[in-house]
Amino acid sequence: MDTNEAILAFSALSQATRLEVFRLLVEHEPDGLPAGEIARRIGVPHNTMSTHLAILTRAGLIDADRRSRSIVYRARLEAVRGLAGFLVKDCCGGRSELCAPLIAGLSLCGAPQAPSPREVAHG
Amino acid sequence: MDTNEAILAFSALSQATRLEVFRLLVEHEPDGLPAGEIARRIGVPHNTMSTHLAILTRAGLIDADRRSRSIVYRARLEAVRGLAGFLVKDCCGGRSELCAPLIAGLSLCGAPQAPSPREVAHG
DNA sequence: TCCATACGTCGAGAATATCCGACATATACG
DNA sequence: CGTATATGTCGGATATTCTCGACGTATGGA
Repeated sequence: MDTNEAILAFSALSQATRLEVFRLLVEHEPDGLPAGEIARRIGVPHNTMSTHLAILTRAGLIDADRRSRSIVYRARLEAVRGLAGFLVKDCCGGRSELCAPLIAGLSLCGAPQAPSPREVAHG
Repeated sequence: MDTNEAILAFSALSQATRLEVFRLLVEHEPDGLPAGEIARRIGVPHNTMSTHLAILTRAGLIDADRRSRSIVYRARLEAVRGLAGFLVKDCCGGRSELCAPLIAGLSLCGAPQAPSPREVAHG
């Protein structure tokens, strides 16, 4: 989690529609939702939603997967963990040894397995 | 941590200067830094910095305290914990009972004492 | 009171974000 | 191929944010 990546993620989540979309996708883990149904549920035109989905994707917060004619989006929980870890690292003010076990513990939240323990404990 | 509060915080942190200011203040916990020195260190005119500090304050991420002619700013680590908790709650997709102990554990990061355990475990 | 220091507020120009109609692309079916 | 469905992209009109010069406010000392 770089500073630029964090700014991208914060910027993506600082918009009401996008935050709602993200939480909607988190609720629908691990199945995800197609773009059209997301737009319908939130009540936003499909092209506007497409832009928001692109921003969330570029921020690494969600993931696109083509399924026949639909494109199913899923929340990337690793990004959530990474962002929480970025905040926690800030919270520790460089004393990351205090927070590393807590960050590692965040992988329990819905993620099937932690992909790289070094990443979160690197500080 | 309300949705609107989260959007305010995300919006405040989605700007390079403000994120830098926030991290600088976290590094200087618990003493804080006066507004002028923050502006000098980041290399931004004092009035521009004043606007950024006001936005961070309005988002609940930092705190102002008058000391003679200077106004000393400090990072509000409780807000960091609240924001991390908001993300973690999302991460759990409503199954907050899984994450409540983790959120409670975040209070270990620099915060002297947890002000209200109900707040973080309420879900 | 007068001055100096430290910080905040106002205003406007520039940059950026948001939104949606119109059009383009991709897949499935016949 | 043509048609229908599902989604992405382009364009510009509107709204918001960012920045900084100029001025206002608060504190301390003579």
